[in-house]
Amino acid sequence: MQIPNEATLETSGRSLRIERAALHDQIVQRLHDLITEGELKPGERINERELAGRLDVSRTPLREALRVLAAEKLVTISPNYGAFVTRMTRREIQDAFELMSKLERFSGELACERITSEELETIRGVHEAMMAHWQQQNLPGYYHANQQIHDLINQAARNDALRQTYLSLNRRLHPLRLSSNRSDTKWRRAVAEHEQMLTALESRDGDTLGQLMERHLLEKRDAVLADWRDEA
Amino acid sequence: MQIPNEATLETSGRSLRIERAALHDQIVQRLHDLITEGELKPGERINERELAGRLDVSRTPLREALRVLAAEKLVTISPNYGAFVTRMTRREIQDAFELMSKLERFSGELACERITSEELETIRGVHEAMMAHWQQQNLPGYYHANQQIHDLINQAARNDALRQTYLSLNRRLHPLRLSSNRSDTKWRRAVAEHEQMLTALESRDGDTLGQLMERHLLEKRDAVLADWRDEA
DNA sequence: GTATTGTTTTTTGCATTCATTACGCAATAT
DNA sequence: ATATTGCGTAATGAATGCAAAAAACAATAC
Repeated sequence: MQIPNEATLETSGRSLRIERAALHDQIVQRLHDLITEGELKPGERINERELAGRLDVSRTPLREALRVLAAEKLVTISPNYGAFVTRMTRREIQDAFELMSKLERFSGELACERITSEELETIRGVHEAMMAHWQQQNLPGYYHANQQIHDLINQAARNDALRQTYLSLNRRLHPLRLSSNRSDTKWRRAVAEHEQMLTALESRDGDTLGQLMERHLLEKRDAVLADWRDEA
Repeated sequence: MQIPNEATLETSGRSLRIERAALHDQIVQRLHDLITEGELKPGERINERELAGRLDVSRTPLREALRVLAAEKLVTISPNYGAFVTRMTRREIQDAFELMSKLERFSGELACERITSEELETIRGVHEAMMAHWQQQNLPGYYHANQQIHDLINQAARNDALRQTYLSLNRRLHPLRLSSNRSDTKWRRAVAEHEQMLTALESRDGDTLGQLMERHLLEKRDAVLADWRDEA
């Protein structure tokens, strides 16, 4: 039994291997979409055989995908019992947003230290597009631009562990964020805060930006929790 | 520090289901141990068939376990190529410690708000045990107590999302932390910092404790990075 | 009518089998 | 000697089959 060459993968020079997505990875992606789009609802039981049929794959890669999603807490698996779309409790939502607010703050602080002027320009562009969406009362467009800005700031922070953690938390919270229908006054306020954030970022004022972003997300938390019913 | 098994089913009333650990969850646990103990070394290839034989299970649950560990970034999977124990780059280590330092800070801040006097007493007990280990130059005992303290503070913060993220990062960094052989002066310094931390915690001074814990971990980062060679 | 027990049916968990892909080595050409 | 091509082997990926566990249902006792 011979051990194959490991050099091809991870030598200092990055490998050129093209990695066709494996089926189970595609399934992870697909299930993630189904969950965030609400096609699979929180608390809903996932029948392996039925879902495998629906996705036209066998149970094996589906099960692998479910385990991955369980590790990300998007689904909850109870041994010998079944898999469910995770339903977060009020407390879990609160905790997650609290943590998220700190991650946002950290992102902002680091981004002010590390952002390039090109990145800054990009963000300004998206920011202006977001403003346009706001004036047209285009909520989906606004949300998209909004997410994009936070993501760009996160990227500018240049800390991959932070980014991964942020994205993972975001995946879990994303469905909730959409459902929080904000009043016009709250929307106006959020927009104003984003203006401040951009100003702070452009002057590389990490403390201010960090505080703004943290507070911004805590307000988001309050908005989501206010809307949230404890379906027992 | 346990990985798997959402204990209860998610109805409001907690379920009484007993959940015998599924095989693949046991494997996750076992592999995690093998990795942190250095039995499986970073960069090492994982041959599914061989490892399955070694653990006396079939490839199916082993593969499920590998996917879970990949989601936690403890192993790296390259499609159609194989699984490897993740080898972190210097930059990834740096990023992870930086994030960890912020999580520690947040833990400290929250713990000061939420800790009970019982918990405080427990921590003081472990702290004194740690001091005893120090005076006896018992490094393993010291490390264990040290980890325990950080974990207890984390628990006292009462934010599960924070706790999960902290534990996940800790799993990835744990092997590294051991390998950083500290000088006696550094050890003495760390001990002194822990004294300060306990004082801050007992007086519920969140700002001070947060700063101490953040700095404490950044020093750890420097110690680890100083020892770390970029094996190409 | 309710509760309990026994039976059937469904579903999950794991092992095995088959297919596909990539590696390693030898043969060949340059 | 080096590079390239082709083939055999060994790895991973996915599907199927089978056993175990749980849920649903029916029958019985009270």
